[in-house]
Amino acid sequence: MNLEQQIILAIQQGFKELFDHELVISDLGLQPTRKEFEGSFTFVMFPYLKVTKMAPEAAGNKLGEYLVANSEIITAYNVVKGFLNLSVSEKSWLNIFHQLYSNPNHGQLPQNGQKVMVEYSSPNTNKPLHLGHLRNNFLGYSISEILKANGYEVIKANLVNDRGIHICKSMVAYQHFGNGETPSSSGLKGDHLAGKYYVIFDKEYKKQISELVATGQTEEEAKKNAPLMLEAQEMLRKWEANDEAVVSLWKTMNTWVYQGFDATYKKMGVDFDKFYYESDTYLLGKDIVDEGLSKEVFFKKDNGSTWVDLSEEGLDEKLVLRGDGTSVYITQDMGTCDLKFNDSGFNKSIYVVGNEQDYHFDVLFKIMRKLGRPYGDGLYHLSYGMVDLPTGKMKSREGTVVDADDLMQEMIDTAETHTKELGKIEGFSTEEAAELYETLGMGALKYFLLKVDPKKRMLFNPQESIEFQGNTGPFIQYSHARISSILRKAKQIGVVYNDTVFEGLENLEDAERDLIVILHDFEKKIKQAGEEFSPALLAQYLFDLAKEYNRFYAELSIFNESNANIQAFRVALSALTAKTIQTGMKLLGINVPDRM
RNA sequence: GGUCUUGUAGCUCAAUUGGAUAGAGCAACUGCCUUCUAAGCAGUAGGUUUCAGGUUCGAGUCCUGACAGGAUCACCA
Repeated sequence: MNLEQQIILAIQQGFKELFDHELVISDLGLQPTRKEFEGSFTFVMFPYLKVTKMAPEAAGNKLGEYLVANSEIITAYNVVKGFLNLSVSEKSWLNIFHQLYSNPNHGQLPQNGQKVMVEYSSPNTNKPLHLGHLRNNFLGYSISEILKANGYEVIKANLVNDRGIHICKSMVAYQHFGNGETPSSSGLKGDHLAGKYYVIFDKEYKKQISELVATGQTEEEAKKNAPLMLEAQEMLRKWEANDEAVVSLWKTMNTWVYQGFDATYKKMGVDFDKFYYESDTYLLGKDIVDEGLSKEVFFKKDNGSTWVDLSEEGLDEKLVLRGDGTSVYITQDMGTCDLKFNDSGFNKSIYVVGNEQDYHFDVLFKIMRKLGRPYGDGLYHLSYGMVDLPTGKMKSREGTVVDADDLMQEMIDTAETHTKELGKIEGFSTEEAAELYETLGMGALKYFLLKVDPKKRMLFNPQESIEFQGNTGPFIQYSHARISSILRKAKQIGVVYNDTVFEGLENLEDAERDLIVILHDFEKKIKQAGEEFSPALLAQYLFDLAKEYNRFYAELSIFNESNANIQAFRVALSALTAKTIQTGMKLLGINVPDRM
């Protein structure tokens, strides 16, 4: 039983004896005491006016008195208005520290026997990844790791959009303007090469449109009649008919793109357990349409198209199959949904997809529930906000896209410049230095994108480069490097800090106690981050932890401390902090250096 | 136009899910390296939480309305 639960139990006991009332667990909530008041936990009396039948202040005093008298843990209390602030004995905090310190699995909750599939990344194979994909990938990876820490078995899935008209556009442009260019002939990364021809298609297509408009066609007609577009559509038909030449080109270009993606994913530090390809899944879902019709969840209109009526659920009617029997987006999504379940038997299936598809997933999930899928309630859309530039939304056609590869390299370069300016690479080999720059640059980037609540859209200003000071990845990494330095020195001078040395301690400095308090919150935060699908909560926590440690570091000396027990305790406290930072940062996909 | 969503310090973001005097970082200013890494620490300044009502012991948070941004509403993906 943890500290809060013990206190809650004592409070329940108190309510029973003082007010003859059985408090329900869900009624209770201890909150951390605000800094300006004495105490560690605060119990709010206001909600219990009717139960106590006295003024909140008086009831608070009565309860506080009771707790001090009857609980080993509570040593003092004070009441401000209706807020009962409780002080916890230093011995209790030392016990807590002892528990945390001796737990080798601190930060890993017990297995819960549940499986969760997390789909993220899901790129199109016609262009390279950009800033928006970075947020998606970092989020998807991090939430997967956080769910593992919460005891789930996690399957990371990537649904690759490798077919469709947009892929054909790149292919058509390549046929016309490619001159046999390959990644090796041009030195271009495969995904960038495909992207190049996607842009060329758009440019040439626009040219053709204006030529047609000049001959008297309307803009709309021109868009339909432009030869390049007709070619792309024809190519899509051929692809679906399994035309040998088209499929061969498609395979070649996709292979290039995957080689490019592999490199990008490696740099990002993300990985996947399972790949799905739309070229395999795009015909799925038609059997579900039949099923829906027979269950009378779907209905046919006169022209033969199939619909679902979601007006009872507050939505509209929605098309699920075209009149000519061909699929729409949601048809294959229904099919893929079942496919994922059949493959994995998941309890939860999470889609890390931008909030522009909120409506789509709302519809999809409601349909699957209407069809009576047993996993229906486990479907969740982890909807994240767009990353905006100061100029507004990123638009590939206007060239305002921030490329993922470029940005990552820039961050690493900036880390190098910054580190050299500070003169902090003495004693590093070339390889070690390169590794450090990458750790710092990627840490800064990941932390920057993960510290914001995923649901909210966020701003990225390429002019003002990402910071390395304050609420940043490198600040937390720096705190870890500092501690590592202390641990090295402790080892060197032979400080023994196993968990028996400091058992005799009685008094805690404020900075020591505050550090234990925040270390104690770690698993609570992991749990919360998992429940709310929000790495941001963990990021915020790690910043607070690092800040708290730095205060401890500045206020108290370790190696000038003459009392050997206290010294050992402080080293152990530092070691636990370092371990917590390392574990926590790993859940964000961020590495921490031992020196920087 | 319908639906959804956001609006907090000059800027970027928090606020324990309805709790105390709304907090951090950046930028600005003031201190602190002869002490374990100054990518740090301590401090000053910065707010009518877009606006107007309402609900109650108590509202940045919930409800209604206005204003302003964003997304979405295709037999597109």
